[in-house]
Amino acid sequence: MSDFNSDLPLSARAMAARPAPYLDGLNPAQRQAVDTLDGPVLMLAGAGTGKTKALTARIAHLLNSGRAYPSGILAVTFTNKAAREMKLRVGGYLGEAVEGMPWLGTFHSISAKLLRRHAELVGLKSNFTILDSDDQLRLLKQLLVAANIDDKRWPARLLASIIDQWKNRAWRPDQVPSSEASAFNNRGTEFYAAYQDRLKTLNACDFGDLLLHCVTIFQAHPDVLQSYQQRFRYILVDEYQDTNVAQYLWLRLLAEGHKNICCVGDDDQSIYGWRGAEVGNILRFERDFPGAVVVRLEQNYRSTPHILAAASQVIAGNEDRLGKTLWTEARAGEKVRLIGHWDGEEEARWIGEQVEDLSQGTRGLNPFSLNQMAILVRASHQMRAFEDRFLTIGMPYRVIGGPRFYERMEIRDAMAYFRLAVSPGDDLAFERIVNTPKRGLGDKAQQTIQRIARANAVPLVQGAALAIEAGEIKGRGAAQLRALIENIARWHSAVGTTGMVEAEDDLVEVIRPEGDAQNHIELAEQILEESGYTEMWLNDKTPEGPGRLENLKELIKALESFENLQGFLEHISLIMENDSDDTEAKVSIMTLHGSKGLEFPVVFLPGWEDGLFPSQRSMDESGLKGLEEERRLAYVGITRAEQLCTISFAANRRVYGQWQSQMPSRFVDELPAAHVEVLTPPGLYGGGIAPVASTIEERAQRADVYNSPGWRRLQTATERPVSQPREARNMVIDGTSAPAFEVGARVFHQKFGYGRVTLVEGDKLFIEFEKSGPRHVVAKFIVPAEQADDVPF
DNA sequence: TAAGGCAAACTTTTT
DNA sequence: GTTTGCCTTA
Repeated sequence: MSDFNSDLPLSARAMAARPAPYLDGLNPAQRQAVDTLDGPVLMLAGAGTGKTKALTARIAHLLNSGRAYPSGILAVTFTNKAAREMKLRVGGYLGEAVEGMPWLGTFHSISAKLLRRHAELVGLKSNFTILDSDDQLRLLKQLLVAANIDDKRWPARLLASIIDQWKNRAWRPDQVPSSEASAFNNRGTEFYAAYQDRLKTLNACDFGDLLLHCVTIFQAHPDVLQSYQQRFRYILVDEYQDTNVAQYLWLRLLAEGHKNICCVGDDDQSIYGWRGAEVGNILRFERDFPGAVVVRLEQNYRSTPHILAAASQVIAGNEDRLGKTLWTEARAGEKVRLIGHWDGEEEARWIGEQVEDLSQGTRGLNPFSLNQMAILVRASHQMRAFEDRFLTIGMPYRVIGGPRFYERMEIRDAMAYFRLAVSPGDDLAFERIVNTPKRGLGDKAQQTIQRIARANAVPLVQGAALAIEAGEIKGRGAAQLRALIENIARWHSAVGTTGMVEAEDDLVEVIRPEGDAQNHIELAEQILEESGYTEMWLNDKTPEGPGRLENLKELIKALESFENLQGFLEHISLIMENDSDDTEAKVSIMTLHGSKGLEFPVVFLPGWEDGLFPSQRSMDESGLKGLEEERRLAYVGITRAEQLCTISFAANRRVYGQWQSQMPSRFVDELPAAHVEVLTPPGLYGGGIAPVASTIEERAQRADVYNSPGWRRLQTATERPVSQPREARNMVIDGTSAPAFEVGARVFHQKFGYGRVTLVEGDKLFIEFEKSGPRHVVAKFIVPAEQADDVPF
């Protein structure tokens, strides 16, 4: 069935006659974004300004006005989740009439679809396999081993990331500029070329290739490009600020003819620079597409004014931005709350209590469901403290974006078996599972197979068969290998004749109904049984064993929504998600990156400490650019909150097993005091930590967060422009706080023990600890040694 | 060849 | 503190 038949045009005239429902409830800016159908449009959509609404209304408008068929609209998103949501919402506008848009999807899935049609133009066959980063890494490792490279000094991971970056910039091996020649010990380009060759022989491509090959085809075959330019009359792009150079070229080439391209994005939410995203793409849109209409969506429907003000003030610290002013009609609500804690565990404990309280409505607010609350962290390792805490108090939680389902070892192993069943020539899959479960085929046997396969220019399975014939593999291993080879052959024939077929109209991919081939679900189960894979985990005595079996069951269940194994494998390589359908209300724990596009009534933002957030690494690697990206991350975090936003930091944190004292994040300084309420941790600092506090008031004052460096900096910061250099602000602070300790004083720190002060810098003390060596520590957490015994811990 | 023990490296974020 | 990978031994 072609999509021309399935998506019969809705009558344009009929639509024009009655008021278009999708235009209802749009504000003027949204309205403009929806109405300006022709020519380039840049929709600058701040957080929570109804961007998806405008985007879907625009699609609906294109369809209903009769300007485009569903198949004539190219709508690109970054994530499958976003694609799914848009599909759903467009469907909502148009009802059953439109069966769906064939070209609504992620960059990668659409590219894969295009590439399957024109694979031969880049030397691939249309049934190429898509490798994930794991496969990619193994391949590179092989190359490096073959070239006798010391993996210690020049790890495959490094090469992988170099190649990725190059692909993100749309450089093919011969296009890598000479400025990069020194990469990977001067051999980067050489290995890049070798890797691409290897991929071609394997009839495979990685994620970056999906885009890059498309660009190559478009550039080298104007006829192909032109046919798609004509097909895609209207182009929409979501999250434009996240596009990399390859994606940018991809879009530009396709839009070149009619220039009906609408890009939606928010430069303030560009948080994927490390992955090759170029904020520059959105910043220079107007130059790329002269005459572009720029629409700013600035009315925020999500957050209260306090939250919005806090977010705006923070992001104002960035230089490179197009600038937007978010506003809202919502009533004031609660201020953003700020709280400092002793350490990470205390922070987790406190948040746990807050979640508990909020879920019961103890705070005088209506109770929130756990589903309405989220904890957003900078780095995934921060999640553990919360998991630990929530487990002990029995708080239901859900970790979003952890290790993904399809990246788990057992799932990938099982998939490798499926891949072999579908295409026995899949060498990567074969390598992965020859000896899983153990079949007595170690390195030596595998090398023999490789050698023989290469000598005869056949896939590994055949090479293995030849190796047995030639008697090069003997004994126990040989018998098991023979069984494996026979199994693969049998599974392959059981897979049957189903497959993807090109219809006459090259627009459609049709899956031929299964013939007498075996039910693919049973087959999958059978494969896992006969290979001994299930048994392997049954006999496994590690605590993970049962979980892995559970996951395998899940995998089999996932097969149900596909017609056959091929279809499953095709989709799974691109859809790496794991949405377990649980009905129980749970608090969400996720990274800030993972939270983009989501919103929650209650948001906790823990770990606002310099080095952790902003992350030291991104500042080291990318300097000011890195810091600005971190700041955008802070902006994203705050703007996830609808009603209640709580930022926290801890003075001490364990970083790979070592206690470290932490400084509050510089972003804490940048919060506007007028919109922030500083909370005092109950009873935490009340007990005489402060060295020279004698009166009760003094103690109380010293005890709370008002006295913390972060808070003082916060107050100083709000008195002067945020753009003022950090150094200058620190000088002011240094002047205001007299050091309470002198160099040479013997002191005590609760985590680090006894030490001697070697240097005083305002609030920061450098201390030579007797046990843990030199560190810099905030004065607040230091007690003169003679008082150490009084400290109530 | 496989399993177990020990050292080292490591922690950003992921389509 | 954890994981990974290398090395030793059965």
